[in-house]
Amino acid sequence: MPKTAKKKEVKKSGKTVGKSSKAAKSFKKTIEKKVAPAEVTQEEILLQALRGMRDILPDEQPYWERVRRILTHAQQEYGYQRIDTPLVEFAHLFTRSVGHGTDIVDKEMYVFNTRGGDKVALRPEFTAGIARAYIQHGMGVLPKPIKLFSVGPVYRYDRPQEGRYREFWQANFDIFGEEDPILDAQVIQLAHRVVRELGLKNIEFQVNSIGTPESRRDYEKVLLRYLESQKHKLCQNCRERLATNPMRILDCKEDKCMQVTAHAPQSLDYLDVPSREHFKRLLEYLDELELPYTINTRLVRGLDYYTKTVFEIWSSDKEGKKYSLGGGGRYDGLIQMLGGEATPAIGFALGLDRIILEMKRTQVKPYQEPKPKVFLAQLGDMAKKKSLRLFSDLEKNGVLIAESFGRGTLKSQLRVANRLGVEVTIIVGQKEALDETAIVKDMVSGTQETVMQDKLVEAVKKILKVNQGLNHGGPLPHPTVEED
RNA sequence: GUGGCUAUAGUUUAGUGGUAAAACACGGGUUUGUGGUACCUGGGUCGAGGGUUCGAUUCCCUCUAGUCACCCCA
Repeated sequence: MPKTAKKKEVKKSGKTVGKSSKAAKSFKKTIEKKVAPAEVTQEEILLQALRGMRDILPDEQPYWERVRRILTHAQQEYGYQRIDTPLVEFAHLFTRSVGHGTDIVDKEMYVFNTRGGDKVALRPEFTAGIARAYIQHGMGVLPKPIKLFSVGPVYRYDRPQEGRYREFWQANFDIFGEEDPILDAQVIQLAHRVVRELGLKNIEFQVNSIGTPESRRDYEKVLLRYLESQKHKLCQNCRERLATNPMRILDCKEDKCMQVTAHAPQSLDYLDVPSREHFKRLLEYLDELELPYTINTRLVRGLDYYTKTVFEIWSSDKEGKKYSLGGGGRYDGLIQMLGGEATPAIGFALGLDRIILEMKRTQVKPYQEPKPKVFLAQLGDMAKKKSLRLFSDLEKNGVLIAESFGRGTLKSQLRVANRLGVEVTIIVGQKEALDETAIVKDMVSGTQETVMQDKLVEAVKKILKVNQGLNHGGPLPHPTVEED
């Protein structure tokens, strides 16, 4: 009331007052600056997450929870063991493994010096750190294959866009110690399974083989020679790409470039014999598993350590816009390159942020938390004290219970109870607290009864049981992640 | 890293060179200790800083953030 009156007064006397009040405000501010510098400093903190970083709020958590559960199941069923490695490693680890000259290392890595003078980096991907742990802890002596699973945030200093963040989450699967292509097939099968269980549609698996580093280099040479010879037929953009990233030209959508690339040398023709055999067998396994895939001979991947098999998981929306949900491949040379014993390995990562974006886009249902069925309302100090104990009594007996401690009137508490959709509300007021009783109100029928507090759990359970009987044939009371 | 577009309440969005509005959401209330609806009521430094102006939320510049394309990727 007084506030409104003030406002009216200001309006009445027009802008002179408004002006002076504004001046007064800024005057007050400068005074505050002089008098209470500490407070002002606090005010000036930028209350904003860093660029490309974001909070995953409670509203979004059900989506994440569903993903986590599906990942955990898949991980266990395929025999992966969980591993957690540090977010920060020596920068060298990544420059050596992911590779100099890759965008990830050269342009996108968060690198900094510690107080102790170490040059460290926030992990831009998982595999390097896991390979380091594998070597450091002598995991090579364990029975092979060794399967490791990890989830967590990774960091790339990229320009943010939708589905592209500087801090984003990956789930990572790696297998060490087996070179048989059946493992390649199993890894792809696992990726398929996760995507299917998540209920995602319009997903495409692309596979390719890039052979050994040597065969790949040979191919790039031949390709570059060809493209140079056709330079005059390429678009402006691609002419520039000749110097920076010739492989990219194969992806150009310009008509004239596509005419050129249609006759370009094929990477598969330049594979060494073992790689070709490996790839052939992989495709046989995939056919045997009846897993759909397309061969994309232009698929390269942005990390240096890959050999032989590479694959990516693509999703496309209605407008035909495509983006990658995950990818991986074989990296038979990595462990040795980092100083371990030569160990074949394969793995892949899923981009969780994009997967969740895709879940929302295709309206996949998130995980449903079990909802509380009982609400505890209390009035007055004495009741408040009692209700804390009643709460734990019920909770110990497996009753999911909500409360609104600290909230004022009974009316407002019942409003909350109603909104939560609980089946029972327990009311403890001054009178009940004195009598050691409680009111048990059935929210469905609206009826209520007073019971002794030591009979409370019993009384609540009785009502819940009756209601459950009424629900018979309806939807399950506890929806789970299971497919609907 | 380069270029384009955008920025108003918790959310979605109106609007104006004279300091702001709606819907939904949220809090409080409609006399005693009982839910819904209805009704009443509360909340904004108009992204930040500077400039032009008597006066800027509105026009201009810079920054920040988001978004799109390039690039790259998950």
